[in-house]
Amino acid sequence: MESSELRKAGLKVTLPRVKILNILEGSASHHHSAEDVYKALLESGEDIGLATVYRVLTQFETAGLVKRHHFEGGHSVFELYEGTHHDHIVCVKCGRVDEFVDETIEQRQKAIAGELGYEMTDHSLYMYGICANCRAR
Amino acid sequence: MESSELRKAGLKVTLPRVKILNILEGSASHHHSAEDVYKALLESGEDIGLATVYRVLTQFETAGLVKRHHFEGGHSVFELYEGTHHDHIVCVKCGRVDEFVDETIEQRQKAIAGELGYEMTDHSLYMYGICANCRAR
DNA sequence: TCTCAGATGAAAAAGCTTCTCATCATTATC
DNA sequence: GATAATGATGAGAAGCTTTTTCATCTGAGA
Ligand SMILES: [Mn+2]
Ligand SMILES: [Mn+2]
Ligand SMILES: [Zn+2]
Ligand SMILES: [Zn+2]
Repeated sequence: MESSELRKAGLKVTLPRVKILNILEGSASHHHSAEDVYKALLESGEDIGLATVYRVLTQFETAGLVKRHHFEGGHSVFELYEGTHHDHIVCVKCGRVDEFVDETIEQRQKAIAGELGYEMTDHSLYMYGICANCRAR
Repeated sequence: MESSELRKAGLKVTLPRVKILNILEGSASHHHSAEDVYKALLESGEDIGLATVYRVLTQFETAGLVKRHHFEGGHSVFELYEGTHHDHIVCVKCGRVDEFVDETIEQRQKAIAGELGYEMTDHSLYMYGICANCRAR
């Protein structure tokens, strides 16, 4: 149940937070913009402000419940954090997103950061392309 | 000389375009926001509008003279395109940027895109960390 | 139930980028 | 070198995503 996740994160259990968590957990697609979440709330009859959506998503990010990504196009997208890192490939035609993890890449990244004298705190790898579907027609 | 590069790109040789190209070519740092370029123009006494800076940088990008990056923080940064791809590691304390190319990573990326059915058009890999300098103190 | 720290909604503001439009500069032509 | 046509510029308005403000409301603990 969501309330325990929220309490564990030190957040009051409020209606907006529960609803937003529901949307993130219940939806087929993993990746949501703030606007996506806001629209889903409106459609389900909740009268929750866009400012609250942004606030809550940022709090969820701070609490480690959610990961924020910056795909091309300027706006942030959010997804539930399931405890493991992955990277993304995005279809530039239809917006489809696939996820992957590659140990070789992960290790090379660490090695390169070390060689350049950095202690790596984070990394983001996005690939862009045209998916099989979109190329078929 | 800059005018030939501009002509080759099919762009009229105008004062703003020449000055902006000068800044990109003459500066020690590779990575400039539109605001950076605008400030540099003001400092060198040129009265060129910010809208023109954005327009020109976008035209340079289209012409392949310049590459646009999206580092964390929402705004675009531009660098002269020297004909070869590279990736970036950014110090989250001081903003230092190092560049690198890793053939293993490049190849794995292509392979993964293929496995997932994509024809890759672009990719961006950013690593974030704390540089040696910033860790020293 | 009462109290209050904390959360919310609406609207304003911020920050970056693009658009509009009247004016101006460059290039091609004579 | 002068002229005409095309494209570029500057200033400001507008667009879009995101954050802030502030008065009001709500959840959690006593
Ligand atoms: Mn994902
Ligand atoms: Mn670079
Ligand atoms: Zn597609
Ligand atoms: Zn540093």
